[in-house]
Amino acid sequence: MPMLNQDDEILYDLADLFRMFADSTRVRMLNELRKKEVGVTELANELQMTTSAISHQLRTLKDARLIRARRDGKGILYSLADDHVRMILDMGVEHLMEARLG
Amino acid sequence: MPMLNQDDEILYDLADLFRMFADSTRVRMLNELRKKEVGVTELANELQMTTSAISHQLRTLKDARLIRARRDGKGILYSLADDHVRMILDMGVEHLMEARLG
DNA sequence: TATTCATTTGAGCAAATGCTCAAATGAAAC
DNA sequence: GTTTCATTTGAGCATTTGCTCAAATGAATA
Repeated sequence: MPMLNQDDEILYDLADLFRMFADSTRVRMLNELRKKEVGVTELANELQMTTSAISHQLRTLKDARLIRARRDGKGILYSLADDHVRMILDMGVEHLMEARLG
Repeated sequence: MPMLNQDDEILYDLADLFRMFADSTRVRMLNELRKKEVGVTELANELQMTTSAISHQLRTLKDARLIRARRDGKGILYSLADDHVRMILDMGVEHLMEARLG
């Protein structure tokens, strides 16, 4: 077992965090949730995926505390957990934009 | 083949970008490169990994244009491509810090 | 030119990942 | 209580990914 200093430890968590943003389905989901609260069915329709696939990914995002859930009548509505998620997405987009311009 | 609008297209690139930060080895490498230019051998020593493993990852990072290389005598020195990389790392750390405090 | 040594490369393998499919929940509406 | 319907769950499978190992480069030095 390798010896980890405090510096290294946060780097592992950092990789875990970025891993959540490293899948196109999850990024597209977060992009929708950025706009408004949505349920599994609606999200699945918008992204043209099965509710099962979406539900699995929602669980992943929820476990990582990137999104929140609340019941609304018969369904469940999901939304971003906090502004950090939004900021991380924005930061990435900014990088891509500037990288493209040169 | 699904129809992609311009909005969606950038989201796929976004996932590709974040994927580079989604591995602990790469994050640790970037963290070293953040401090100073380094060669493969030194990097491998610092992270306690084989030069082969490090070289493979350097190639991945270079293909993604996150790092640059320049020859220096017998070896090759690597460094971050630009400040965006640093900013993305910082942003992630910030999120973790604040998330931990509550 | 011959040698050295840092770096790269490619095949192979095990682990991780994201989706599908079918079935199971579970809260709300009747 | 029964039905409905959105959501969840778990197993299975194909793909991706990161590492190892051995061998190949290739630029700089002698």
